[in-house]
Amino acid sequence: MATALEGLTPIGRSETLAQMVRSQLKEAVMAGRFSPGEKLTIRGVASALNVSLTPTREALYNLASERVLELRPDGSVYVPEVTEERVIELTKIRVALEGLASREAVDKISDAEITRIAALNNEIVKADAKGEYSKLFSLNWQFHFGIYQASGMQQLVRMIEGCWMMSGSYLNVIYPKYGEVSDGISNHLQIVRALQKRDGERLASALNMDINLAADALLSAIQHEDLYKRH
Amino acid sequence: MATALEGLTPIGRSETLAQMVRSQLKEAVMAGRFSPGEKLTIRGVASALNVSLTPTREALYNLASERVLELRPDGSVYVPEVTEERVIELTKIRVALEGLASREAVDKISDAEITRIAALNNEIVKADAKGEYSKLFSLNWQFHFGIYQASGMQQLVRMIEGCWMMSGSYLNVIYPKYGEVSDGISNHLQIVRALQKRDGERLASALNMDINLAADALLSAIQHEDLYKRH
DNA sequence: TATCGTTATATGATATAACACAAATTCACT
DNA sequence: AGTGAATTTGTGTTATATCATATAACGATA
Repeated sequence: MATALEGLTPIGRSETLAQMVRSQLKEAVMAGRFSPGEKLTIRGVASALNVSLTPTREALYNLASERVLELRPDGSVYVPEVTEERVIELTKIRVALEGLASREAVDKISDAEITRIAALNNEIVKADAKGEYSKLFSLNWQFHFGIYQASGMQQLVRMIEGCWMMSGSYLNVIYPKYGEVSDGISNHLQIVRALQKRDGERLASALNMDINLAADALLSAIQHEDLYKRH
Repeated sequence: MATALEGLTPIGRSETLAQMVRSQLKEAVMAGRFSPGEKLTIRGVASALNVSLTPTREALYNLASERVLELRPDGSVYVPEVTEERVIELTKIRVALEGLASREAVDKISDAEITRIAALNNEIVKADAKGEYSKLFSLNWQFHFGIYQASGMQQLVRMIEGCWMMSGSYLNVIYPKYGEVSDGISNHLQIVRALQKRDGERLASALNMDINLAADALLSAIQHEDLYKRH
């Protein structure tokens, strides 16, 4: 057998244009780079990204079906408004779904995975100390989804991802303000401890706390912003 | 002002082709008219429905993003397989989400709405007695979503709809077999009573029972089917 | 016969053009 | 200047053509 071939790395499948448009839009929405309520037209986005209507339309409607964007009955797509009701509702849903995932995960997760998640938490603490907030975001995502993935429930994980994407559009608002981070860090410690003791209830309630703290911070940010606008 | 005009109902926006394709596909999947694992090609569906590729592709991918259909990494779309794991997972998710919705609804739902839902249940009993199963489906949907809508949580309701659509593809399997219906009917009574007493915990646990009974029936149907295939 | 290059076909991805409808704008006429 | 009709423009929708790639069928050579 020709052995030299075995050393080659397979060509990485490049993303389709539609996927690239999708991720650009998603990132922009989640970074809050669009104004809430802004209309996103197919042609507008297409020409901004220099692609044709077809992949743009696909990306736009895909994000709408995941409720990252809002689809109106006439087919036009908007950046969702950040309302208190929406945050409160999403928080309740997240508690339910992420509570379920963590309860399932606690019996299935491997010791190695727990170690990895604990290590992630240490990195989070470091990133926080250094003020590296975008790194913090990424690490926080990995931390949480490391746990949820361990549940082995694929559909559930995707639903939770959907929730994060929906609420992600304004998560940036609260960093680094409002002290969410430092509270969150002590909570993360609780989460790690609960994992190590494999105590599902404790894990779920620590997560509950984590989610609600973030939500509170976000809500006060929104109220603050509302006062702002009123001038 | 011309007052006669205000009584008119707006002309129903005729659906787009993509929406028509979508609903046709969705209905076919949920009625079990495709074999599980079957590949749905864009051109195949397009020519079957006599429309072009564009709306077909949109409908296919839309359903995939709602997980009614399965999207593989290479872009091809398949009818999902009905596996035990999937049913078990979806059942747990449904318990969490529908439990949440019902707990929220119990404080907000109006007396009139409770009356309407109780009436729906009577119709369900009748439809069951007459063996009108497709009517039963529709009424059952209205019964449950009447409650969930009362929660006022839009996002949550849409997620639950998603769950129903995902599991709907094989719900037909269990009617009228396996006695799900008659058990379900006594459960529905519990649900109505809990609503009338506005007892959230009781409501949630009755719903829990309802969901799990249906899941059990479905699981035994699947296992039965598996034995079948093995011949 | 087995292997491998070639060709044909199927399919997804993308761009472009055309269509339909609605809103905005322009323009003519009073 | 005001009003109403005509036109333009913007936008979503759909069809079609083209491209790239994967798979299958074919065939030739060793």
